[in-house]
Amino acid sequence: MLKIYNTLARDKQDFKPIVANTVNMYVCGMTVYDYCHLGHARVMVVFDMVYRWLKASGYDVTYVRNITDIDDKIIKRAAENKESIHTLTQRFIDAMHEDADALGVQRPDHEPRATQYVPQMLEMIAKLESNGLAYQAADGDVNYAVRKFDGYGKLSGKSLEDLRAGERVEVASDKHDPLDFVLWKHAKPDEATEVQWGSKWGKGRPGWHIECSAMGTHLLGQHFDIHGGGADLQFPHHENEIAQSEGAHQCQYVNYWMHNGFVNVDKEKMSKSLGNFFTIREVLKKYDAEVVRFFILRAHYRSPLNYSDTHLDDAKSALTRLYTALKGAGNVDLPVQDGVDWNEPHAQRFKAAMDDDFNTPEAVAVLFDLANEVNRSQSAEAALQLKALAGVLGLLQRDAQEFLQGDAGENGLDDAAINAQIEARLAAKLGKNYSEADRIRKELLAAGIVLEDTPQGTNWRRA
RNA sequence: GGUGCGAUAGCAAAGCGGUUAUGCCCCGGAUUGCAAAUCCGGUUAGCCCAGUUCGACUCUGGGUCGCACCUCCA
Repeated sequence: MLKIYNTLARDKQDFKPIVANTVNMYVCGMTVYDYCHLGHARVMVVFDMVYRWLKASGYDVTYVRNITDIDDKIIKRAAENKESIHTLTQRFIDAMHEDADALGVQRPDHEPRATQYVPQMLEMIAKLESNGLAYQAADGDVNYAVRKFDGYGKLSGKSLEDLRAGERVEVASDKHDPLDFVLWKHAKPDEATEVQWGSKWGKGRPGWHIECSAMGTHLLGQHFDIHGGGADLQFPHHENEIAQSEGAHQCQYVNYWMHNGFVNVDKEKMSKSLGNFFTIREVLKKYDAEVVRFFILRAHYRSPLNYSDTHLDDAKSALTRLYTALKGAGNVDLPVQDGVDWNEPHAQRFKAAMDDDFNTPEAVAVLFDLANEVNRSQSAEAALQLKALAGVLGLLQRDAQEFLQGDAGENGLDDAAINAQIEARLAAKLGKNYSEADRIRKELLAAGIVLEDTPQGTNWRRA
Protein backbone atom coordinates (compact mmCIF):
# COMPACT_ATOMS: atom_id res chain seq x y z
CA MET A 1 0.00 0.00 0.00
CA LEU A 2 1.41 3.32 -1.08
CA LYS A 3 1.73 5.94 1.61
CA ILE A 4 2.08 9.62 0.78
CA TYR A 5 3.02 12.45 3.08
CA ASN A 6 0.09 14.78 2.75
CA THR A 7 0.88 18.39 3.60
CA LEU A 8 -2.80 18.89 4.35
CA ALA A 9 -2.62 16.35 7.17
CA ARG A 10 1.08 16.83 7.98
CA ASP A 11 1.35 13.08 8.07
CA LYS A 12 1.88 10.04 5.89
CA GLN A 13 -1.42 8.61 4.75
CA ASP A 14 -2.51 5.56 2.82
CA PHE A 15 -3.10 6.54 -0.75
CA LYS A 16 -6.65 5.93 -1.88
CA PRO A 17 -7.52 7.19 -5.34
CA ILE A 18 -10.91 8.79 -5.94
CA VAL A 19 -11.58 6.38 -8.80
CA ALA A 20 -10.07 2.92 -8.45
CA ASN A 21 -6.81 2.38 -10.35
CA THR A 22 -6.82 5.95 -11.58
CA VAL A 23 -4.75 8.91 -10.48
CA ASN A 24 -5.23 12.51 -11.49
CA MET A 25 -2.21 14.59 -10.64
CA TYR A 26 -1.40 18.26 -11.10
CA VAL A 27 1.96 19.92 -10.53
CA CYS A 28 2.71 23.62 -10.67
CA GLY A 29 5.18 24.15 -13.46
CA MET A 30 7.38 26.99 -14.49
CA THR A 31 6.90 30.64 -15.24
CA VAL A 32 8.72 30.90 -18.52
CA TYR A 33 10.78 34.07 -18.69
CA ASP A 34 14.23 32.55 -18.16
CA TYR A 35 16.13 29.27 -18.19
CA CYS A 36 15.26 26.65 -15.60
CA HIS A 37 17.64 26.30 -12.68
CA LEU A 38 18.41 23.30 -10.52
CA GLY A 39 15.48 24.04 -8.25
CA HIS A 40 13.18 23.64 -11.23
CA ALA A 41 15.07 20.51 -12.18
CA ARG A 42 14.21 19.05 -8.81
CA VAL A 43 10.45 19.58 -9.16
CA MET A 44 10.49 18.10 -12.62
CA VAL A 45 12.57 15.08 -11.66
CA VAL A 46 10.79 14.44 -8.38
CA PHE A 47 7.31 14.46 -9.86
CA ASP A 48 8.52 12.54 -12.87
CA MET A 49 9.62 9.89 -10.37
CA VAL A 50 6.20 10.01 -8.70
CA TYR A 51 4.52 9.74 -12.09
CA ARG A 52 6.66 6.74 -13.03
CA TRP A 53 6.10 4.99 -9.71
CA LEU A 54 2.34 5.43 -9.87
CA LYS A 55 2.35 3.97 -13.37
CA ALA A 56 4.67 1.15 -12.33
CA SER A 57 2.20 0.45 -9.52
CA GLY A 58 -0.50 -0.13 -12.09
CA TYR A 59 -2.39 3.15 -11.92
CA ASP A 60 -3.79 4.84 -14.96
CA VAL A 61 -2.26 8.27 -14.38
CA THR A 62 -3.14 11.60 -15.91
CA TYR A 63 -0.37 14.04 -15.15
CA VAL A 64 -0.77 17.76 -15.75
CA ARG A 65 2.07 20.24 -15.36
CA ASN A 66 1.13 23.75 -16.33
CA ILE A 67 3.10 26.52 -17.93
CA THR A 68 2.63 30.05 -16.68
CA ASP A 69 3.08 32.15 -19.77
CA ILE A 70 1.49 35.39 -18.60
CA ASP A 71 2.76 37.26 -15.55
CA ASP A 72 4.39 40.49 -14.42
CA LYS A 73 7.91 39.18 -14.82
CA ILE A 74 7.22 37.91 -18.29
CA ILE A 75 5.76 41.25 -19.33
CA LYS A 76 8.73 43.06 -17.86
CA ARG A 77 11.28 40.77 -19.50
CA ALA A 78 9.58 40.97 -22.89
CA ALA A 79 9.62 44.74 -22.67
CA GLU A 80 13.33 44.74 -21.74
CA ASN A 81 14.09 42.44 -24.65
CA LYS A 82 11.79 44.38 -26.96
CA GLU A 83 10.15 41.15 -28.05
CA SER A 84 6.62 39.86 -27.92
CA ILE A 85 5.36 37.85 -24.96
CA HIS A 86 4.73 34.92 -27.22
CA THR A 87 8.23 34.86 -28.69
CA LEU A 88 9.77 35.10 -25.26
CA THR A 89 7.68 32.42 -23.65
CA GLN A 90 7.94 30.05 -26.60
CA ARG A 91 11.71 30.33 -26.51
CA PHE A 92 11.88 29.40 -22.85
CA ILE A 93 9.28 26.67 -23.19
CA ASP A 94 11.49 25.08 -25.83
CA ALA A 95 14.51 25.47 -23.57
CA MET A 96 12.59 23.94 -20.68
CA HIS A 97 11.71 20.93 -22.80
CA GLU A 98 15.32 20.49 -23.81
CA ASP A 99 16.41 20.56 -20.19
CA ALA A 100 13.64 18.22 -19.06
CA ASP A 101 14.35 15.77 -21.85
CA ALA A 102 18.04 15.72 -20.98
CA LEU A 103 17.17 14.89 -17.38
CA GLY A 104 15.04 11.96 -18.48
CA VAL A 105 11.82 13.67 -17.44
CA GLN A 106 8.84 12.23 -19.27
CA ARG A 107 6.42 14.72 -20.75
CA PRO A 108 3.28 15.16 -18.67
CA ASP A 109 0.04 14.12 -20.33
CA HIS A 110 -0.98 17.77 -20.51
CA GLU A 111 1.06 20.95 -20.39
CA PRO A 112 -1.59 23.64 -20.41
CA ARG A 113 -0.54 27.23 -20.96
CA ALA A 114 -2.29 29.84 -18.88
CA THR A 115 -3.01 32.04 -21.90
CA GLN A 116 -5.07 29.26 -23.44
CA TYR A 117 -7.40 28.97 -20.46
CA VAL A 118 -8.49 32.53 -19.86
CA PRO A 119 -12.18 31.77 -20.57
CA GLN A 120 -12.15 29.01 -17.94
CA MET A 121 -10.53 31.40 -15.47
CA LEU A 122 -13.14 34.07 -16.12
CA GLU A 123 -15.88 31.53 -15.65
CA MET A 124 -14.42 30.55 -12.31
CA ILE A 125 -14.04 34.14 -11.15
CA ALA A 126 -17.68 34.72 -12.06
CA LYS A 127 -18.66 31.75 -9.91
CA LEU A 128 -16.66 33.11 -7.03
CA GLU A 129 -18.34 36.46 -7.44
CA SER A 130 -21.79 34.94 -7.43
CA ASN A 131 -20.84 32.87 -4.39
CA GLY A 132 -19.97 36.10 -2.63
CA LEU A 133 -16.26 35.38 -2.44
CA ALA A 134 -14.99 37.84 -5.02
CA TYR A 135 -15.52 41.55 -5.56
CA GLN A 136 -14.33 44.17 -7.96
CA ALA A 137 -12.37 46.88 -6.18
CA ALA A 138 -12.37 50.56 -6.99
CA ASP A 139 -9.19 50.27 -9.03
CA GLY A 140 -10.82 47.68 -11.32
CA ASP A 141 -9.05 44.58 -9.98
CA VAL A 142 -11.21 41.65 -9.01
CA ASN A 143 -10.08 40.29 -5.66
CA TYR A 144 -10.77 37.24 -3.56
CA ALA A 145 -12.28 38.06 -0.17
CA VAL A 146 -10.15 35.78 1.96
CA ARG A 147 -12.15 36.29 5.13
CA LYS A 148 -15.31 35.01 3.49
CA PHE A 149 -13.75 31.58 2.99
CA ASP A 150 -13.85 29.45 6.11
CA GLY A 151 -11.01 27.05 5.46
CA TYR A 152 -8.42 29.66 4.63
CA GLY A 153 -5.09 28.58 6.13
CA LYS A 154 -5.79 24.87 6.38
CA LEU A 155 -2.97 23.87 4.07
CA SER A 156 -0.25 26.17 5.33
CA GLY A 157 -1.39 26.00 8.95
CA LYS A 158 -1.62 29.75 9.15
CA SER A 159 -4.39 31.63 10.80
CA LEU A 160 -5.57 34.95 9.43
CA GLU A 161 -4.44 36.55 12.68
CA ASP A 162 -0.91 35.18 12.28
CA LEU A 163 -0.78 36.46 8.75
CA ARG A 164 -1.86 39.87 9.90
CA ALA A 165 0.85 39.93 12.52
CA GLY A 166 3.54 39.15 10.02
CA GLU A 167 2.23 41.48 7.39
CA ARG A 168 4.94 43.35 5.54
CA VAL A 169 4.74 46.79 4.05
CA GLU A 170 2.06 46.75 1.40
CA VAL A 171 1.76 48.77 -1.74
CA ALA A 172 -1.32 50.89 -1.62
CA SER A 173 -4.26 49.13 -3.22
CA ASP A 174 -7.99 49.09 -3.12
CA LYS A 175 -8.30 45.68 -1.52
CA HIS A 176 -10.98 45.46 1.15
CA ASP A 177 -8.50 43.51 3.25
CA PRO A 178 -4.72 43.43 2.86
CA LEU A 179 -4.84 39.63 2.74
CA ASP A 180 -7.16 39.53 -0.25
CA PHE A 181 -5.47 38.45 -3.44
CA VAL A 182 -6.02 39.34 -7.06
CA LEU A 183 -8.08 37.16 -9.39
CA TRP A 184 -8.23 39.56 -12.30
CA LYS A 185 -5.81 42.43 -12.86
CA HIS A 186 -7.27 45.37 -14.72
CA ALA A 187 -5.35 46.44 -17.82
CA LYS A 188 -2.95 49.37 -17.43
CA PRO A 189 -2.86 52.00 -20.18
CA ASP A 190 0.74 51.29 -21.17
CA GLU A 191 0.32 47.53 -21.48
CA ALA A 192 0.40 45.77 -24.81
CA THR A 193 -2.85 44.41 -26.19
CA GLU A 194 -1.12 41.05 -26.14
CA VAL A 195 -1.56 40.95 -22.38
CA GLN A 196 -5.19 42.04 -22.33
CA TRP A 197 -8.31 39.96 -22.44
CA GLY A 198 -11.85 41.22 -22.38
CA SER A 199 -14.11 40.39 -19.46
CA LYS A 200 -17.28 41.53 -17.78
CA TRP A 201 -15.03 43.43 -15.35
CA GLY A 202 -13.22 45.19 -18.17
CA LYS A 203 -9.98 44.44 -19.96
CA GLY A 204 -7.29 42.76 -17.99
CA ARG A 205 -5.40 39.56 -17.30
CA PRO A 206 -5.64 36.74 -14.77
CA GLY A 207 -3.88 36.62 -11.43
CA TRP A 208 -1.38 33.82 -10.92
CA HIS A 209 -3.39 31.71 -8.50
CA ILE A 210 -6.55 31.44 -10.56
CA GLU A 211 -4.56 30.01 -13.46
CA CYS A 212 -3.78 26.75 -11.70
CA SER A 213 -7.27 26.39 -10.24
CA ALA A 214 -8.85 26.80 -13.65
CA MET A 215 -6.44 24.56 -15.53
CA GLY A 216 -6.46 21.86 -12.90
CA THR A 217 -10.24 21.82 -12.75
CA HIS A 218 -10.67 21.86 -16.47
CA LEU A 219 -8.28 18.99 -17.11
CA LEU A 220 -8.72 16.86 -14.01
CA GLY A 221 -12.08 17.81 -12.56
CA GLN A 222 -13.27 19.74 -9.53
CA HIS A 223 -11.90 17.08 -7.20
CA PHE A 224 -8.70 15.21 -7.96
CA ASP A 225 -6.07 13.08 -6.24
CA ILE A 226 -2.66 14.69 -6.07
CA HIS A 227 -1.40 18.22 -6.34
CA GLY A 228 2.31 18.92 -6.14
CA GLY A 229 4.85 21.69 -6.30
CA GLY A 230 7.79 23.24 -4.52
CA ALA A 231 7.50 23.82 -0.78
CA ASP A 232 7.53 27.56 -1.39
CA LEU A 233 4.21 27.32 -3.17
CA GLN A 234 2.43 26.03 -0.10
CA PHE A 235 1.63 29.58 0.87
CA PRO A 236 0.14 31.58 -0.59
CA HIS A 237 -0.22 29.87 -3.96
CA HIS A 238 -1.70 26.52 -2.97
CA GLU A 239 -3.65 27.98 -0.11
CA ASN A 240 -5.24 30.37 -2.58
CA GLU A 241 -5.90 27.60 -5.06
CA ILE A 242 -7.88 25.77 -2.41
CA ALA A 243 -9.81 28.90 -1.54
CA GLN A 244 -10.66 29.50 -5.20
CA SER A 245 -11.51 25.97 -6.21
CA GLU A 246 -13.43 25.01 -3.11
CA GLY A 247 -15.05 28.42 -2.98
CA ALA A 248 -16.24 28.08 -6.57
CA HIS A 249 -17.25 24.44 -6.58
CA GLN A 250 -18.27 23.87 -2.98
CA CYS A 251 -16.43 20.56 -2.81
CA GLN A 252 -13.03 19.26 -1.80
CA TYR A 253 -10.40 20.27 -4.35
CA VAL A 254 -7.44 17.92 -3.79
CA ASN A 255 -6.95 14.87 -1.58
CA TYR A 256 -3.14 14.76 -1.32
CA TRP A 257 -0.85 17.77 -1.41
CA MET A 258 2.80 17.00 -2.01
CA HIS A 259 5.66 19.48 -1.65
CA ASN A 260 9.26 18.91 -2.56
CA GLY A 261 12.18 20.45 -0.66
CA PHE A 262 14.52 23.06 -2.07
CA VAL A 263 17.88 22.83 -3.68
CA ASN A 264 20.24 24.79 -1.47
CA VAL A 265 23.57 26.42 -2.05
CA ASP A 266 25.62 26.82 1.11
CA LYS A 267 22.55 25.84 3.09
CA GLU A 268 20.49 28.60 1.55
CA LYS A 269 17.62 28.18 -0.84
CA MET A 270 18.62 28.49 -4.46
CA SER A 271 16.50 31.26 -5.91
CA LYS A 272 16.29 33.90 -8.53
CA SER A 273 16.11 36.69 -5.98
CA LEU A 274 19.23 35.59 -4.09
CA GLY A 275 21.03 35.13 -7.38
CA ASN A 276 22.66 31.94 -6.10
CA PHE A 277 21.21 29.72 -8.79
CA PHE A 278 22.74 27.48 -11.40
CA THR A 279 20.76 26.86 -14.56
CA ILE A 280 20.28 23.30 -15.67
CA ARG A 281 22.11 23.87 -18.93
CA GLU A 282 25.00 25.43 -17.09
CA VAL A 283 25.37 22.36 -14.89
CA LEU A 284 24.95 20.00 -17.82
CA LYS A 285 28.03 21.47 -19.45
CA LYS A 286 30.03 19.99 -16.63
CA TYR A 287 28.02 17.00 -15.50
CA ASP A 288 26.20 14.25 -17.29
CA ALA A 289 22.44 14.76 -17.08
CA GLU A 290 21.95 11.33 -15.58
CA VAL A 291 24.38 12.22 -12.81
CA VAL A 292 22.20 15.23 -12.02
CA ARG A 293 19.07 13.08 -12.04
CA PHE A 294 20.77 10.54 -9.78
CA PHE A 295 21.94 13.33 -7.48
CA ILE A 296 18.34 14.48 -7.08
CA LEU A 297 16.84 11.04 -6.60
CA ARG A 298 19.34 9.81 -4.06
CA ALA A 299 17.94 12.35 -1.59
CA HIS A 300 14.41 12.14 -0.26
CA TYR A 301 12.12 14.51 -2.13
CA ARG A 302 11.06 16.37 1.01
CA SER A 303 14.58 16.93 2.35
CA PRO A 304 16.71 19.90 1.52
CA LEU A 305 19.31 19.10 -1.11
CA ASN A 306 22.59 20.93 -0.98
CA TYR A 307 24.18 21.60 -4.31
CA SER A 308 27.94 21.71 -4.85
CA ASP A 309 30.48 20.32 -7.28
CA THR A 310 31.73 17.99 -4.56
CA HIS A 311 28.28 16.47 -4.20
CA LEU A 312 27.91 16.10 -7.95
CA ASP A 313 31.34 14.43 -8.13
CA ASP A 314 30.24 12.06 -5.40
CA ALA A 315 27.06 11.27 -7.30
CA LYS A 316 29.05 10.66 -10.42
CA SER A 317 31.33 8.14 -8.68
CA ALA A 318 28.34 6.35 -7.24
CA LEU A 319 26.52 6.14 -10.55
CA THR A 320 29.73 4.92 -12.16
CA ARG A 321 29.72 2.01 -9.75
CA LEU A 322 26.25 0.98 -10.91
CA TYR A 323 27.10 1.24 -14.57
CA THR A 324 30.35 -0.65 -13.98
CA ALA A 325 28.37 -3.51 -12.52
CA LEU A 326 26.17 -3.59 -15.61
CA LYS A 327 29.15 -3.50 -17.89
CA GLY A 328 30.87 -6.27 -15.97
CA ALA A 329 27.85 -8.46 -16.48
CA GLY A 330 28.05 -8.12 -20.23
CA ASN A 331 26.00 -4.94 -20.42
CA VAL A 332 22.73 -6.79 -20.70
CA ASP A 333 20.55 -5.09 -23.23
CA LEU A 334 16.92 -6.11 -23.04
CA PRO A 335 13.76 -4.05 -23.08
CA VAL A 336 12.72 -2.49 -19.80
CA GLN A 337 9.07 -3.44 -20.19
CA ASP A 338 8.11 -6.37 -18.02
CA GLY A 339 11.72 -6.46 -16.94
CA VAL A 340 11.19 -6.30 -13.21
CA ASP A 341 10.66 -9.55 -11.39
CA TRP A 342 8.65 -8.18 -8.48
CA ASN A 343 8.86 -11.39 -6.51
CA GLU A 344 12.61 -11.14 -6.23
CA PRO A 345 13.81 -9.96 -2.77
CA HIS A 346 15.57 -6.80 -3.99
CA ALA A 347 12.50 -5.78 -5.95
CA GLN A 348 10.35 -6.28 -2.88
CA ARG A 349 12.61 -4.07 -0.80
CA PHE A 350 12.62 -1.54 -3.61
CA LYS A 351 8.84 -1.53 -3.77
CA ALA A 352 8.50 -1.24 -0.02
CA ALA A 353 10.81 1.77 -0.07
CA MET A 354 8.97 3.47 -2.91
CA ASP A 355 5.60 2.78 -1.34
CA ASP A 356 6.82 4.51 1.81
CA ASP A 357 6.31 8.04 0.58
CA PHE A 358 8.64 7.58 -2.39
CA ASN A 359 11.74 6.77 -0.37
CA THR A 360 14.18 6.91 -3.24
CA PRO A 361 17.34 6.96 -1.04
CA GLU A 362 16.33 3.56 0.29
CA ALA A 363 15.40 2.36 -3.18
CA VAL A 364 18.77 3.49 -4.49
CA ALA A 365 20.49 1.64 -1.63
CA VAL A 366 18.76 -1.51 -2.87
CA LEU A 367 20.22 -0.83 -6.29
CA PHE A 368 23.71 -0.83 -4.77
CA ASP A 369 23.07 -4.07 -2.95
CA LEU A 370 21.96 -5.56 -6.24
CA ALA A 371 25.06 -4.19 -7.97
CA ASN A 372 27.18 -5.93 -5.37
CA GLU A 373 25.42 -9.17 -6.14
CA VAL A 374 25.91 -8.65 -9.84
CA ASN A 375 29.61 -8.10 -9.29
CA ARG A 376 29.93 -11.18 -7.15
CA SER A 377 27.81 -13.56 -9.19
CA GLN A 378 28.22 -12.07 -12.66
CA SER A 379 24.63 -13.18 -13.07
CA ALA A 380 22.90 -11.82 -16.15
CA GLU A 381 19.58 -12.17 -14.38
CA ALA A 382 20.71 -10.00 -11.50
CA ALA A 383 22.07 -7.45 -13.94
CA LEU A 384 18.78 -7.40 -15.81
CA GLN A 385 16.91 -6.93 -12.58
CA LEU A 386 19.24 -4.08 -11.62
CA LYS A 387 18.68 -2.36 -14.92
CA ALA A 388 14.93 -2.90 -14.77
CA LEU A 389 14.57 -1.60 -11.22
CA ALA A 390 16.74 1.41 -11.94
CA GLY A 391 14.59 1.97 -15.01
CA VAL A 392 11.62 2.56 -12.75
CA LEU A 393 13.52 5.61 -11.51
CA GLY A 394 14.55 6.57 -15.01
CA LEU A 395 18.15 5.55 -14.38
CA LEU A 396 20.70 3.17 -15.88
CA GLN A 397 18.98 2.82 -19.23
CA ARG A 398 21.92 3.79 -21.36
CA ASP A 399 24.60 1.57 -22.75
CA ALA A 400 27.08 1.18 -19.87
CA GLN A 401 30.07 1.62 -22.12
CA GLU A 402 28.63 4.83 -23.51
CA PHE A 403 28.03 6.23 -20.04
CA LEU A 404 31.47 5.28 -18.76
CA GLN A 405 33.31 6.63 -21.76
CA GLY A 406 31.22 9.77 -22.08
CA ASP A 407 31.94 12.50 -24.58
CA ALA A 408 35.38 13.63 -25.65
CA GLY A 409 34.40 17.21 -24.85
CA GLU A 410 36.24 20.27 -26.14
CA ASN A 411 39.87 19.31 -25.82
CA GLY A 412 39.59 15.66 -24.89
CA LEU A 413 41.27 12.82 -26.73
CA ASP A 414 39.03 11.09 -29.23
CA ASP A 415 38.44 7.36 -29.24
CA ALA A 416 40.92 6.72 -32.02
CA ALA A 417 43.72 8.47 -30.17
CA ILE A 418 42.92 6.56 -27.00
CA ASN A 419 42.83 3.22 -28.77
CA ALA A 420 46.13 3.98 -30.46
CA GLN A 421 47.69 4.63 -27.07
CA ILE A 422 46.21 1.43 -25.71
CA GLU A 423 47.73 -0.46 -28.64
CA ALA A 424 51.09 1.12 -28.00
CA ARG A 425 50.85 0.21 -24.35
CA LEU A 426 49.90 -3.35 -25.17
CA ALA A 427 52.98 -3.65 -27.39
CA ALA A 428 55.16 -2.32 -24.58
CA LYS A 429 53.57 -4.76 -22.15
CA LEU A 430 54.20 -7.69 -24.45
CA GLY A 431 57.81 -6.61 -24.66
CA LYS A 432 57.89 -6.45 -20.84
CA ASN A 433 58.64 -2.77 -21.13
CA TYR A 434 56.53 -1.91 -18.10
CA SER A 435 57.98 1.52 -17.55
CA GLU A 436 56.82 2.53 -21.02
CA ALA A 437 53.43 0.88 -20.46
CA ASP A 438 53.05 2.73 -17.19
CA ARG A 439 54.13 5.98 -18.77
CA ILE A 440 51.38 5.67 -21.38
CA ARG A 441 48.83 4.83 -18.73
CA LYS A 442 49.91 7.80 -16.66
CA GLU A 443 49.72 10.07 -19.65
CA LEU A 444 46.20 8.94 -20.43
CA LEU A 445 45.20 9.34 -16.81
CA ALA A 446 46.43 12.92 -16.92
CA ALA A 447 44.12 13.36 -19.91
CA GLY A 448 41.24 11.99 -17.84
CA ILE A 449 41.31 8.46 -19.23
CA VAL A 450 41.38 5.55 -16.81
CA LEU A 451 42.61 2.19 -18.06
CA GLU A 452 41.46 -1.14 -16.70
CA ASP A 453 43.20 -4.32 -17.75
CA THR A 454 41.06 -7.43 -17.85
CA PRO A 455 41.70 -10.96 -19.08
CA GLN A 456 39.72 -9.95 -22.17
CA GLY A 457 41.81 -6.90 -22.87
CA THR A 458 42.10 -3.31 -21.78
CA ASN A 459 39.00 -1.21 -21.09
CA TRP A 460 38.96 2.53 -20.68
CA ARG A 461 36.62 5.10 -19.23
CA ARG A 462 36.63 8.80 -18.61
CA ALA A 463 37.28 9.81 -15.02
C1' G B 1 7.17 38.47 16.05
C1' G B 2 4.00 34.09 14.10
C1' U B 3 4.15 29.12 11.86
C1' G B 4 6.55 24.77 10.21
C1' C B 5 10.72 21.53 9.26
C1' G B 6 15.38 19.64 10.54
C1' A B 7 20.01 18.32 13.60
C1' U B 8 23.12 10.78 12.03
C1' A B 9 29.99 9.03 11.18
C1' G B 10 35.47 12.99 7.05
C1' C B 11 31.34 14.15 3.20
C1' A B 12 26.36 12.78 1.40
C1' A B 13 22.06 10.29 3.06
C1' A B 14 18.04 6.37 4.96
C1' G B 15 15.54 2.89 8.03
C1' C B 16 14.87 1.18 12.82
C1' G B 17 13.16 0.84 20.44
C1' G B 18 17.69 -4.26 21.03
C1' U B 19 20.46 -7.46 15.21
C1' U B 20 25.70 -4.58 8.67
C1' A B 21 21.79 0.94 5.90
C1' U B 22 23.77 2.65 1.35
C1' G B 23 27.29 5.72 -1.67
C1' C B 24 31.94 8.68 -1.84
C1' C B 25 36.57 9.14 0.91
C1' C B 26 40.23 6.45 4.16
C1' C B 27 42.98 1.77 6.01
C1' G B 28 44.17 -3.72 5.51
C1' G B 29 43.83 -8.25 2.52
C1' A B 30 42.73 -11.00 -2.20
C1' U B 31 43.43 -10.12 -7.36
C1' U B 32 47.09 -7.47 -10.86
C1' G B 33 53.83 -7.10 -13.76
C1' C B 34 52.25 -2.56 -11.24
C1' A B 35 47.60 -0.26 -11.39
C1' A B 36 42.35 0.36 -12.21
C1' A B 37 37.87 -2.22 -11.53
C1' U B 38 35.99 -6.04 -8.42
C1' C B 39 35.68 -9.05 -4.00
C1' C B 40 36.59 -9.80 1.44
C1' G B 41 37.44 -7.17 5.96
C1' G B 42 38.06 -2.63 8.86
C1' U B 43 38.04 2.64 11.02
C1' U B 44 34.64 7.09 11.60
C1' A B 45 27.83 8.08 14.00
C1' G B 46 23.44 9.87 16.00
C1' C B 47 23.60 18.51 18.87
C1' C B 48 22.97 19.10 24.53
C1' C B 49 20.16 17.92 29.18
C1' A B 50 16.50 15.21 31.56
C1' G B 51 12.65 11.35 31.43
C1' U B 52 10.07 6.61 29.87
C1' U B 53 12.21 1.51 29.17
C1' C B 54 15.43 -4.49 30.91
C1' G B 55 17.37 -1.63 26.70
C1' A B 56 16.88 4.75 22.82
C1' C B 57 20.14 7.26 17.36
C1' U B 58 14.96 5.67 17.23
C1' C B 59 9.58 7.53 22.14
C1' U B 60 8.43 12.09 25.64
C1' G B 61 9.77 16.98 27.66
C1' G B 62 13.17 21.13 27.79
C1' G B 63 17.28 23.68 25.58
C1' U B 64 20.75 25.04 21.63
C1' C B 65 21.66 25.65 16.60
C1' G B 66 20.22 25.69 11.33
C1' C B 67 16.68 26.35 7.47
C1' A B 68 12.07 27.67 5.28
C1' C B 69 7.31 30.19 4.91
C1' C B 70 4.58 34.60 6.57
C1' U B 71 6.23 39.17 -0.29
C1' C B 72 7.25 36.99 -6.52
C1' C B 73 9.69 32.29 -6.05
C1' A B 74 10.03 25.08 -7.76
